[in-house]
Amino acid sequence: MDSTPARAPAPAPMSLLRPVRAGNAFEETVERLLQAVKLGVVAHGEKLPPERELAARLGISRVTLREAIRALQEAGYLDVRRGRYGGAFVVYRPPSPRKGDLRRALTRMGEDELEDALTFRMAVECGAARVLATTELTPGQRETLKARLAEVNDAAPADYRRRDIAFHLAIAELTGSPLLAAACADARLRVTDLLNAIPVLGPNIEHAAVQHAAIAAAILDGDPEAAGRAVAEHLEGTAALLRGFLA
Amino acid sequence: MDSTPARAPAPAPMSLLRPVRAGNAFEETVERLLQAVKLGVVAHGEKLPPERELAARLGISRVTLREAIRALQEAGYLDVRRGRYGGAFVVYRPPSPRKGDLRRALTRMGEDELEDALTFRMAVECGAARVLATTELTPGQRETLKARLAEVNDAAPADYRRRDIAFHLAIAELTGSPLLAAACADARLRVTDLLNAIPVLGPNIEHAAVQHAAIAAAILDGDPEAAGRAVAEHLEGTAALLRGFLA
DNA sequence: GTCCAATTGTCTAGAATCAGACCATTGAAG
DNA sequence: CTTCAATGGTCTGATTCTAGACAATTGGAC
Repeated sequence: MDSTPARAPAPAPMSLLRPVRAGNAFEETVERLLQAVKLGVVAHGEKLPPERELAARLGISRVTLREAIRALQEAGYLDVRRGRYGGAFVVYRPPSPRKGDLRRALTRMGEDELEDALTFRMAVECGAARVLATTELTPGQRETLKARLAEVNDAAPADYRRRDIAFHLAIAELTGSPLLAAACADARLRVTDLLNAIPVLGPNIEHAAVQHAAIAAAILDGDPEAAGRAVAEHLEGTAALLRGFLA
Repeated sequence: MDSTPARAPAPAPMSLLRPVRAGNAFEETVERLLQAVKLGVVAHGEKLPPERELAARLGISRVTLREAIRALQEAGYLDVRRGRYGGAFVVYRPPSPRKGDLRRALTRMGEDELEDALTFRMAVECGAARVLATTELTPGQRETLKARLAEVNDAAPADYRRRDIAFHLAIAELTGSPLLAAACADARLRVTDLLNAIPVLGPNIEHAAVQHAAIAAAILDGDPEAAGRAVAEHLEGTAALLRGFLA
């Protein structure tokens, strides 16, 4: 071609040459469904979409999906019923955290991985809030955001985490960007197990409520900088809480 | 279980039940490698890592990787040589954009998809800059950032895009979060083809240089809000440019 | 010139995954 | 009480992907 027969052994390709696939389809599917359940995207008593539809949405074959569903059924997360009006029903309630849960969850994760997840979440959620605050919101969108905020505020303790998640995800989804919504969902689920291992305490909830209100206000005000700052403060609180349990 | 034999047909699972895999391993691998080449992560004349190592990094078998490499070789992107000091060498130079390239690239993408990509990029890059500005930077990190900035500024036109990419990605990678770096790389490659279809013009470069400097300054100053704002302005310019060609 | 190490090239057996057809069960509607 | 539509359950053959062993090529070191 030209005068470069064999240059240096390539400097540092890194981030682009990351894994194309995280694992096999079965494992990834189990993980996804499990997170959908734990995140409360499909609540207790509700059912997953029909197998054929779900398989199509997840981009996998029905056989693989069924294996995953079966695994979750055997693990006690789902109750599968056949016949019309049948389906895979969610049979799972987030257990109250017990002492030692957090440490156990952490050993499954590793410190670097935790930092990675927290940083990632900080970036994408701040970014999403910023984008949304820049957007011209329709009345409907404003209502949705307010509604989610109200729902967190009068949540029963058992339902708190679920509504908190719904609030955070709503911000991402309201931007209208599926990619961004997916990134935020992904970021959140990487810390779900850890957050679920922390008891939901009154003072924390009150603190969070103030911050949630500030986030919503900044977005509704159309103030990107304030929105980013508010999310950053909120997430920094959570991160500090987690790091605190580590030390 | 309890008194919920068949509740409503599930409200809106959405973003969590997105595809588990984008396509087959072969296609995804081709796409990845192609983007690594187009993004200049592996520059002209350099070679990809050895097959065994690359396969391991990408999490696929060597057979699948080889198929992908072969496809890129036949498409004229790579030159594969065997024996010691052999490898898959990049034989590709970004072609000067010709009229109609942009429109062609756009028809392959769709308007919604473009908006999605632009929004996603805006969020993750703003978030990354914000996070980095919050971080206590080591002298080495500060130097890296300054170096990337300087490299963009005295780039030859043919090398401009590549160094621009390196600057933007450096921000994400300096946060130390692989997830965030991957997200930014992903965001960028979703608009590469479009940007490559736009000629690199003097005035745009000068404008971008000022904005790049502002971004770096805000980060080095440790001012998250300013960093986020600077990135937002910069990307808004690019986005406007693209949208302009659409109308 | 011989040897050696790094690299791509080839083959095979087996597992995972897929697409699609067909069966079985259920509960509601008529 | 029969029918029917929606759903999970099962089977099969084709395709893709994997893991690993082994062969061939190349160019430098000695």
